[in-house]
Amino acid sequence: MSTFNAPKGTYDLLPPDSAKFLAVREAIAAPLRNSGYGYVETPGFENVELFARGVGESTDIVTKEMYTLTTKGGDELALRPEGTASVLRAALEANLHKTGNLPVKLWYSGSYYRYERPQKGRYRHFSQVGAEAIGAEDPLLDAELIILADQAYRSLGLREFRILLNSLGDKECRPVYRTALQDFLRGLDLDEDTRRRVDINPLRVLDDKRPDVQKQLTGAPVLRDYLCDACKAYHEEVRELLTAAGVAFEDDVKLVRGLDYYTRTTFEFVHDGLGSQSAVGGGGRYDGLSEMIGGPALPSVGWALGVDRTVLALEAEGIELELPPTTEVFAVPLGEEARQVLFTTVTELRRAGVATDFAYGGKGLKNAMKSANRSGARYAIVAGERDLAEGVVQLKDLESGEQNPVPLAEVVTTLLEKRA
RNA sequence: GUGGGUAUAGCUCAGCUGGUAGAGCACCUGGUUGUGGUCCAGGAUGUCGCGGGUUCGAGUCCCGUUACUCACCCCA
Repeated sequence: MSTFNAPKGTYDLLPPDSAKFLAVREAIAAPLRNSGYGYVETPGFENVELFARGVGESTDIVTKEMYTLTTKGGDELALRPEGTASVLRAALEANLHKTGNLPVKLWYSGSYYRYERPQKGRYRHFSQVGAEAIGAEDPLLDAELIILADQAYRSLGLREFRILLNSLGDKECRPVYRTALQDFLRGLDLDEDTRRRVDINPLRVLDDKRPDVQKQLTGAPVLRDYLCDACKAYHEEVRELLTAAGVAFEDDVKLVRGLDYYTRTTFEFVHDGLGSQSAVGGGGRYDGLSEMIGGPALPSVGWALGVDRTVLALEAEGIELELPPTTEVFAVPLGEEARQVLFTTVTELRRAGVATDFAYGGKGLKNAMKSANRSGARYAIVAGERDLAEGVVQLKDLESGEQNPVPLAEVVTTLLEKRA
């Protein structure tokens, strides 16, 4: 036990479990790479104002969940609590939207930070893979992103997730609804925090999980009834596209996301295996965000999927990913001469693309074989003086226990054949 | 920020109304002078989270504290 522990709300990814996280990231990214999304990487921290203006001054993320710091030069920075604002900032800064090729489609993968009380599925350091389609207003894009996320989850074997879909309206119709909702909410018996939320961001009150609040919400005005014709038509088209693609979803008029920048399409991927958290991923359209951070009008849509939460969902469904073996061949030398010779063979095997490991540290044969077994390798190559004198190594199939001498010069090709 | 639970071997946990610390798995050694996994025989392992109190005596009871964890809130 060392003196130091991982900070509260964080955890280390260690073998063998870490392989699962890599595989999840890869599985989520694969459909994006295959659909015209280019990889983007932005800094782990940004000017705090970017998030304040982008994510929204009224959100919990900005008011109490950001890790902020002041540099020696006096800059106010924040560890990124989410990805969209950074990616849009990067795209604007590099003028990607002026290359005449809209939408700009980007995907990313990285760590995010929120200062919250940790619990199952909620950590202070977490990992997301995200995608953004910037600069085009087209329901095909909204649908595309949802379809790609669905494809990613399914490729991992997830089945018990649901897709919740809603429209939050636009700058035409949302304010009207907002006022109507505020009028309704002000007539309820709510605690102080919630009353404050009614003033700042009334839609989020709909999300409240507390039964006494939910009970009072029956009969609340529903955004769907207030959507303008343009929003209605847009939303209907997204729904039809999803249906045509065979992607099942549920309309959820109460789905409001925690970030202020969303307009029109919002969606969430929910799963029951995450303890009290439910979202494994979520996103939506953010037509006004670019202007909020000082850019031109660039209607956009995107999502982020939580890697940690996806892993939890996999575990909840009892899904074991089929991961390639870490080590295919394990080399066991007997004596100094064999050490040199086999290490050369190991290098050749690796160069030939065979995952190979070696019994380091000069341990005894029995111990070395034990290591070979633990490595998960299918084959061991064993060699000592007797073998080398005959120009062979012993090739052992660790599954069957069968062992045969193979000429040293043919080991690599023999193993390549056996592997295929 | 608020509330609940837990803390004993590397891991998962048992340990009754207080009486000197246990199991399974894992690990190590041997059965095999050059062969793992299986099997058999043997072996090592603990400041019982930390600090105080009650008691002849505390893993066990009481108080405090820290960490972890779950939930509220919020979200990926």
